[in-house]
Amino acid sequence: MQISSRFTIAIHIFACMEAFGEDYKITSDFLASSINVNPVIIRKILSQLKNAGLIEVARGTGGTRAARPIDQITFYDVYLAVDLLEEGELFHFHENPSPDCPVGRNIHIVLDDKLIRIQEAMENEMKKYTIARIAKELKQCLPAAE
Amino acid sequence: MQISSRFTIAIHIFACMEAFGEDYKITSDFLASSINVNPVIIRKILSQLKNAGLIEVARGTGGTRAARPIDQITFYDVYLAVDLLEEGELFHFHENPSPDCPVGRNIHIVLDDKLIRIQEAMENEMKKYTIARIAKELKQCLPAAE
DNA sequence: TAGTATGTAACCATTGACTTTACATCGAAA
DNA sequence: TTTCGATGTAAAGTCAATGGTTACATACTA
Repeated sequence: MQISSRFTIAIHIFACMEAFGEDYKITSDFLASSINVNPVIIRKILSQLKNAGLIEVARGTGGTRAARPIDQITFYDVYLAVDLLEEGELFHFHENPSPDCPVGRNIHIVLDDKLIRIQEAMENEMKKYTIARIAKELKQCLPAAE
Repeated sequence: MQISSRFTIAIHIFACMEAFGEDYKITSDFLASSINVNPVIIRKILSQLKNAGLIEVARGTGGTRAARPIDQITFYDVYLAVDLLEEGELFHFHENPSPDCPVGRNIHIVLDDKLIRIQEAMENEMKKYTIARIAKELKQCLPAAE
């Protein structure tokens, strides 16, 4: 199963905050038109990012900004915030292997550490990329695209 | 979103084939009672593994065996067979970033290579583990568990 | 040809993603 | 203090995927 588009939307949100935060007020409507989804979707994701302590959202007046330096916000932080897994496990293990079968009784012991390593390989790669890097690369992109 | 339990079920199937293949005929009913799911679920997964060229299934008489040496079947092969992703992409990118917004216009260029690297990190770790290794470790487990 | 097992169609329930409308609530500025 | 703009969230809907089950046609082989 694919990782929800909430993840790429969340990265897009940060990218907009960095690109336009000085010139515009970053509202859910503003973000919605760049990302091309309903503003309510944006607000839900903003809510998740806020609960994870990654951003601050101003009620009433509106506007959004990062809650800490963006070179200290990685893809992994964003992933955890918006795509929380059941028990934090990437793999859905079948629930009831038979305890009466030697294989069913031991399959967890043999498999679990490998599944964790695979999950960690993905998560460690996610930790390599920061919002700051995206903002920087995007800035290099923009003049060429104008 | 989690990776479907079809993956761990498929590994379980191979484990049973290796553990019991010499003493029993490996039918979908036999597997179903070790894995504790409906036999039809097993048959669907067997069908996917067969289509991927990983196993051979005998109609009529019943029985299943690996189609090639099990040290040449990795977790990645199994994953591809049973959990095929849309366009092979782990991340679901939001569909319509606005071409009228400088960020929306360039977000793909900046993000795509990183998403691919994350996916490859996971897949490369999957390629490290073979069915043969599982069979071997399970064999070491069994006497202690009896 | 009888018996066993696979292949699959046809359902169904549940869940999660994504969308949308509607409205309560908050905060600041007029 | 009222008004305005924006967030927070409930409610309902569509769609797709997972996981489950029954039923039956089909394929082998003894």
